[in-house]
Amino acid sequence: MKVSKLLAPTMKEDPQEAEIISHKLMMRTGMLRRLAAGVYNYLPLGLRVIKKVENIIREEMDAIGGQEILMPALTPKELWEESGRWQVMGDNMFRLKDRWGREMGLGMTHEEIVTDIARKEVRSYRELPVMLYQIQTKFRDEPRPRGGIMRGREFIMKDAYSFHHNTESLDETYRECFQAYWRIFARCGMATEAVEADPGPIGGTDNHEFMVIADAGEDTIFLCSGCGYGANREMAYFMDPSGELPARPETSKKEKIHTPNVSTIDKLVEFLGVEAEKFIKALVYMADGKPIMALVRGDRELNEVKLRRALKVKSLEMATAEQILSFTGGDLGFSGPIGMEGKAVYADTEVRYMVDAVCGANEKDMHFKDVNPDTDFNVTGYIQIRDAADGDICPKCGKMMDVKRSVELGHIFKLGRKYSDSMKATFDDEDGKEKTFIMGCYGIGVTRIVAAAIEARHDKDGIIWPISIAPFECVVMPVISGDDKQRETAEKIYDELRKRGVDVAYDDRDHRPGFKFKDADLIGYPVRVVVGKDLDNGKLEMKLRHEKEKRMINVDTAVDEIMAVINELRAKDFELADKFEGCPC
RNA sequence: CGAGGUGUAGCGCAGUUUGGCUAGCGCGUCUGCUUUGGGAGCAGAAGGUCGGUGGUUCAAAUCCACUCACCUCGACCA
Repeated sequence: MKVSKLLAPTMKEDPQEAEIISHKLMMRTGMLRRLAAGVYNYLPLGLRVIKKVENIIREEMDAIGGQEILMPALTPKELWEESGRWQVMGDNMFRLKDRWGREMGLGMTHEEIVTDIARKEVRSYRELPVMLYQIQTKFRDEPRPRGGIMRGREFIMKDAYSFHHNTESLDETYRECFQAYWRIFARCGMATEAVEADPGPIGGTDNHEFMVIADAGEDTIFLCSGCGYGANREMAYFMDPSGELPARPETSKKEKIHTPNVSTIDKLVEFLGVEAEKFIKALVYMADGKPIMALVRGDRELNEVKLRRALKVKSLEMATAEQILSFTGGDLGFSGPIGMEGKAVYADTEVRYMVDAVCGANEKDMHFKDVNPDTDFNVTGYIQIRDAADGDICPKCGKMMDVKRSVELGHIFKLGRKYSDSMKATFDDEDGKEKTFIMGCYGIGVTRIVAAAIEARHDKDGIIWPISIAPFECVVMPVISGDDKQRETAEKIYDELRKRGVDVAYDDRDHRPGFKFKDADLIGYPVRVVVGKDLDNGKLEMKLRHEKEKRMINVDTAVDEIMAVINELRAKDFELADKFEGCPC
């Protein structure tokens, strides 16, 4: 490709619309342009990278027996109604009507569609297991798109679905997929952490998120350096406090205090001049329609996933002011455990260790101080219902966990029969009985990989692509394009590299060398070959983007030497992929 | 949806507080000449319904009202 003909409008300055590094660099390199909020045009350089990522995914998915298909983005309402997700997806789904008024949705994920394929086309256990995948545009009407391509409303995703006749088969495919995922991300230049996560509206049991550590990430994960335990914030459990409970006063020394309009922890901290950790925060929820109170220390966050799991309920919603009034007898903002005997009150394990705490009095503008658990109140149960925080201890091995920001690149689930049951997707098993499929599903954010790779590999001058996904593997340029000898030599090398299967760009533009160097660094060609004045001594210059030093090579052997370096770089991408250490389940 | 912010040339910005005459600057673009190892110099040129609508005024980028788009933080998130 001649750079003079390439639509790659590079910019010297950061665009105002971009905040995170990958977004800025994609704009500056001319890979990406915004069309609407969370919706982007991919210009040639951007698409080249995407295609390379897609092909790596194809290779690894095919290697574990995946079969590529293509399902439509435009999907009929009826299928989503069978699983109940027409409702569950809510405002996140883009919806439209055709000219006859039939309702359709733009696909956010394709469990329903693929399950429909399976129930129509797969009849016997002899055809199982089968794994189908597609690389396709997904639509999600995000409340707040951000980070450029990092969280868009339209994005490319690889989604795979597997069908099995028993759980052993599902487990096996899950493990294979786990390894394939590690390899895919590694080949794109990123080492990932697999963490346990909440399955969310997709449903199912076991699931892992593949996270790459990055400051620009939106997720918080907890990792144990000791045993490898890792979990998303929603699912991060930790070691409960043990040891002796603090001594309790024989008789209550609690005292009611007047706190006019002081209804939040922040206001209480200011009003009473006491730290947030001295307060007992009481939250009232409707759990499957029944009111319950949950208590956590004032400086902690309640974890709704943990609470929902502990209570074994499906729905959990914050109670309204009226519901709080009828449950506690007091106003919103002044709830507490005292006087709640016989009602459902669950406290975080940490609350039991609190001494002389402050809590709401279930009465407008009133709190209690010097409150002590056991002496002043009892609860239905002490369970772990708060978010993990910095300094918490690994539940498996007792070492301190690290807190990291990260980007979710992939998520794999063991779905079980959730969709096959609701959609009556059956096959004939070996015992002659009709059974519903056991399913797994496996997603990768293709466009997000591109953003994450840039976040992981860049410097002040631009992107430092791994050769596997670079828009071009190599660029060749004459220093002075007006110099016939330089130009002819550069062209010859360009042609020869192309013949040998290198994805090479030829910067034939009539610009000053400094300009072309800056552009090359920005775009991040892994290998740069410069034909300049050393040509008179039979020498060229080769420089790798990730190295500081230039190498001088002989004109006569230049192509062989360049090929050797490129092949070395290509092989390197597999080194990390081959370091896979095994699936935890 | 809550809170804050931005919209002026392809990009980055000034001008808006305190209304005023032909709306500016840098980068980029086009022409010509000179240059050529880290985003060149000189000379010339093109490019704007100042996000939109309505209002106030002799006069609006500037003041008022409404509206749209986008960004950041939060809520949300296969």
